[in-house]
Order: sequence, then structure tokens, then C-alpha cells
Amino acid sequence: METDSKLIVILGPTASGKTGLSLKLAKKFHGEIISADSRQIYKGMDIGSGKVTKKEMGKIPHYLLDVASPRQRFTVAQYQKIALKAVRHIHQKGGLPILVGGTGFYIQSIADGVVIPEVKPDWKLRQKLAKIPLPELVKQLQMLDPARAGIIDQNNPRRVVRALELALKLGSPVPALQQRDMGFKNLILGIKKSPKELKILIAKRLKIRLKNDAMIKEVKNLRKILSWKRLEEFGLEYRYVAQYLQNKITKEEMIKIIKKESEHYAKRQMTWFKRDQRIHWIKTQKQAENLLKNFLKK
RNA sequence: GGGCGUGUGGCUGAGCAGCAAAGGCAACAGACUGUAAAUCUGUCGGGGUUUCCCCUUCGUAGGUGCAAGUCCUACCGCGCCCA
Repeated sequence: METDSKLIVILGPTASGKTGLSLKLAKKFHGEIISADSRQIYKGMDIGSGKVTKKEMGKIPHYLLDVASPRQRFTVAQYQKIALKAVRHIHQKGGLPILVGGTGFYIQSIADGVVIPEVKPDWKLRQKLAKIPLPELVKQLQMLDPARAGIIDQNNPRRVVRALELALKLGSPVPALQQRDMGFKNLILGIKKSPKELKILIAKRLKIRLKNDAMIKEVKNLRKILSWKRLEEFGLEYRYVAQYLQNKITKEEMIKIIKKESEHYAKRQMTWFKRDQRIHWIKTQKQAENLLKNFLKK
């Protein structure tokens, strides 16, 4: 079985069962799991992010969990570096790396080797820019990098600011999107679930997370080292549990909103995934296994 | 029985006599070059030859206006107060 140049990707919307499937496939195919989840990255964010437990992991090595403090902002570029290292490491060991997660951008950074411009976020600069009205920023960008200005979403302050940041630091237009050959072949599996199924799964999962106030306690713990604002930045469970703990919403409202927002999130994920024609959409574990077998034979 | 108030698109909720009718929610679609569970956009009564035209809408029925969701009358439903 030739695995030293291959990568399995398991993706899908939130609550679709990625973790479970990845564990089973890892066991069966001597795989090692690399998380591609922008929240599981952080220490202390376990229940709300749906992180695998030690017990579930068993002997299967996992990477890219708990690699950052939630006090610091983690980014795709950092993710790309560490995750790539993990892939290489597994390859060297003769194992099969399985990239698992729902963060499309993170997956893309590994599976497609997107080249991210080497300009670190300058938070001071961003703070400064945040005070300037958006139309002003857009005008500046149009002068510095007209091509970029035409491409990006001019209504999205976050995008405009980053584009400006690049233009200012680079002193030249942002190069067109580049992809680097990562040197390995991908098999991308997507877990297919209908919106109705997801809705049920999301509700079920939330109930479990809320059991014995486990998730509430988790957020309370995080609050010891994080501001409410930071906590709310994380979105979904973290955002709305934080709002609940601040008495901004009732518990019933919190539950309702988390469900609804998770459904929205699942939809956004699917919008991202839909455009990738390489994804093999599967319904069962058996389908995944068959695809994997074939892939590994080649 | 009397007084006051209210009835708007799937929901919520604005609405000055010139409106297919603000905003919010939901729904549907989409973007994504170091915050990506974040951030942002479009559509959203129906139809068409779709930067414009037509039709049908604001509890029901009449009425007054060139023109009515907006004014008047009656009726029906809902709410509060007095009996």
C-alpha cells in the first residue's frame, strides 16, 4: 500500500459526523488524523467545538488540536505551516494522513496549497484603519491596488482592510492567486446530509453538549482568561453562551439561536464545498472505504 | 351593554392621502488570497420582452377624493377598561 504521497480529506457540514467516520477510517487504514477546524485549534475549547475526546482517540495520533491559546488569534497561514508539517511527519512514518474538518479555508490551504501572501496581520494598523470610514478605505485601495480593489468585496471591511494592509506592506499589487504543488495526491470525501437531517443532528448534539451544564462551564472557564468580546468572536456556542452568561438572552433563546445559527453555518460550509468538483459525496462508511481502497491502490 | 384601542406580506413590525408598502426575522442563493463557527452580498406578492411594464395585495363590505394601507360608515375578529 503506497501512502507516502497521499492525503485523505474528510469534510462536511457541522454535525455531519466527520469525527466518527475519521476514527473508523483511521483504524482501518492505518491513518493519522489532522484536524482542519478553526476552533479545535484552541486549548480549552473542547465541548463547544466538538473536539474528539482522549478516549475516542484511542491510539490514533491526532494533530492540530490544542495548538494555540484562545487569547491569541490563530490564522490560516499558521495553520498551513503546522498542518503541512504534520502531513510530512506522517508520510515519513509511513502512515496515511487524514485531514478532517469543516473549515473550508483551512482545508484548501493544505489540499490545494494556496500561497498566502507573506504579510502578517498588523493589528495596530488594522485598528487604525478600522476608524476610517469604509468608502475612504476603498478609495485608498483603488489608488494603491486597483486590480485588487475590483476583485474583493468592497462592502466587507475585513477584506478591504486586509487588502490595504497588503498593498501598504507589499508596496505592489497583490499577486494573483497561486497554488503550489504540495507533492501529494488527494482523495476528498464529503459527508452528504440533507438540511433536514442536519437540523436534527444539530439539535441532538446541542442537547448533549448542554448536559450537566458542561458547555456552560466550559465557557465560564474560558471567561477567566478571555474578554466577553473575544468569546463572542468565536461564534456559535461560544458567542451565544457568552451572551447568555451576560444576561443578554435567556437560556431558551440561547438554545434556539445556537440551533438556528448552526444551521446557517452548515449552509455556508456547503456553499463553500459545492464549488469543489473533486469532492466525492458519500452517504455511508462503506462508500468511503471503497473509495479509499481504490485510491490507495493507485 | 358602554368607553378606548387594534387588525399590514411566512412571522414580527413601520407606514405622512401618491407604495408592492421601512426595518428585523425566517427562507433561498452567493462571496471568501493570514480573524473563516469569523466577515460580507443578493433575492424575497405574482407574471412579463426584467435598469422597464402589467396584475393582485394592507380584516370584510360600502363611501368620500384625481388618488386610500392611510379619511368616513357599518360589520367581523382581537385587546384593555367601565358595567
